[in-house]
Amino acid sequence: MSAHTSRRQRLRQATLEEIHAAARKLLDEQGSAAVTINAVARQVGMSGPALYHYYASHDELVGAVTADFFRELAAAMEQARDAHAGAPIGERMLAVCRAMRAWAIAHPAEFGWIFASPITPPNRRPDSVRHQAALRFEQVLLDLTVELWQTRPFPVPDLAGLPASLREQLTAYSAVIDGRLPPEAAHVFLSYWIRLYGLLCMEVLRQLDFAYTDMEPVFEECLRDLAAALGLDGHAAA
Amino acid sequence: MSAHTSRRQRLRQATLEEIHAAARKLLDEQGSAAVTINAVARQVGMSGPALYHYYASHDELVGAVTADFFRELAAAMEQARDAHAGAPIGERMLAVCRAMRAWAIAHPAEFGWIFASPITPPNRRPDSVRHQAALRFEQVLLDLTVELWQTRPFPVPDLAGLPASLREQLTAYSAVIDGRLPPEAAHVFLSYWIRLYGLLCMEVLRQLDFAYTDMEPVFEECLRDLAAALGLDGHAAA
DNA sequence: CTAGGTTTCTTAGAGCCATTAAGGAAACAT
DNA sequence: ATGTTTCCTTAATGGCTCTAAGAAACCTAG
Repeated sequence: MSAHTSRRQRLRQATLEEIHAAARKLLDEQGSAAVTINAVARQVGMSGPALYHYYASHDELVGAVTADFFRELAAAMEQARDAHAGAPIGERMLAVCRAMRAWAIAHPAEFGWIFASPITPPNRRPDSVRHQAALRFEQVLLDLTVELWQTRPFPVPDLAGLPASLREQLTAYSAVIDGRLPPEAAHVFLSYWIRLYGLLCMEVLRQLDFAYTDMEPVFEECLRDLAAALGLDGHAAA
Repeated sequence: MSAHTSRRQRLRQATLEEIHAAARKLLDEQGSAAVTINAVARQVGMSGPALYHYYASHDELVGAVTADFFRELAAAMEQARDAHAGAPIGERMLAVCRAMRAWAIAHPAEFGWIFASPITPPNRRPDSVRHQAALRFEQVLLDLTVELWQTRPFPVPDLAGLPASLREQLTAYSAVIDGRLPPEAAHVFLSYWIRLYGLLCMEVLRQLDFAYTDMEPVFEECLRDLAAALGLDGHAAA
């Protein structure tokens, strides 16, 4: 009944980490389909069904490992942010965006699980580990945008000029983020988020191979648009 | 050795269609994982291995069905284009974009196979059925953009202002499309293609559920941006 | 220290799956 | 009528997820 980490719990934790590492190794080296309960168990040296003492199903294992990936991606972004702690906010935002892409292209299989894994119902529940980790990931750029909004508000469209349906959704989202951005600022945030994240998805899914061999300049151009939209003209800020 | 369709060939064709229909039914009703060789065979009333007389592997079956989806999507877009045959080109382009989204959200599972199926090496070969169908799909908007470019050129960036790497890639792509668009016009085309297609991918992959419940106004706003970038100001054209 | 319960693992097995192999029956060509 | 091709069958291999039943190790309480 002790809340501290008993020997058993430490062992269990170590095994969990070994399982995650094995799953990831299989994903990296042999692709998504190779990450089976049996293969993972074999890798960590136990036999198949033993793994069910750690995860109730294949889906749950995948969800847990995907949550790891979300956390790792978020950590990479946070690290980029903190590495430029003193810099103007514009620089920090660009650094975070570049860190996001750098992680994604360095870990395409992992990023694939992040956005293209068929999100099975249990993993869609808002309290799932996967979902929590996803929130933290989205949070990083949102936090920076909030900071920017508070210190040097960027231009926003007139809320009255937007379709009613969109206005309602933006108002709802603004409430979800505790009003840290008003609806019209949330709209700007979501718009550039969609462009950035969408571009990254297409790059990693190799949907643009028919035209590009190297997406780096395309991404940089997207960042320039972003900087222009947010009034990050490079020269001086916070 | 006759080139005309023999009785055998007609029967085979009918069976192929039945197979595709069964696969699609399974995809729609039970999701991607339910489309197995065995399940499809069961559905059409033959037993497992018989299906190997029609497709050499599960991958090949999936590739063929995905090609169907590409064709159907392209057909929907072409139909929207032809339905507005007399209209100014701006209207035709918007109609085609809306038709693309309409098909995608009406057939999310199918669209998922189009862009998020792990494209296995055999299906990446440029002569695969899947790849051919993908080209036709991409062609629709490209053709319209070419027509627009020829009749009422849209504003383009200065090629000299773009990074060298991007310039080279655009030049190469311009050549691939037989120079129908010069590199700087190709850049504009690809930019809006990325935005449109990327937005659709994120919608269908449900990556934006955290903020939106109805993406229609978001898509429409994207179309307004597109129209502005291409100088489709609604009033009069070809 | 020992007895009971818990945790962790094992093997066995059911029921899927993809794929190959071997063969039969019907359709077709000559 | 005969031989070939095509289409289908069953049998079988080896993988998968997941359940069931039980052995061993370990913790804890008396």
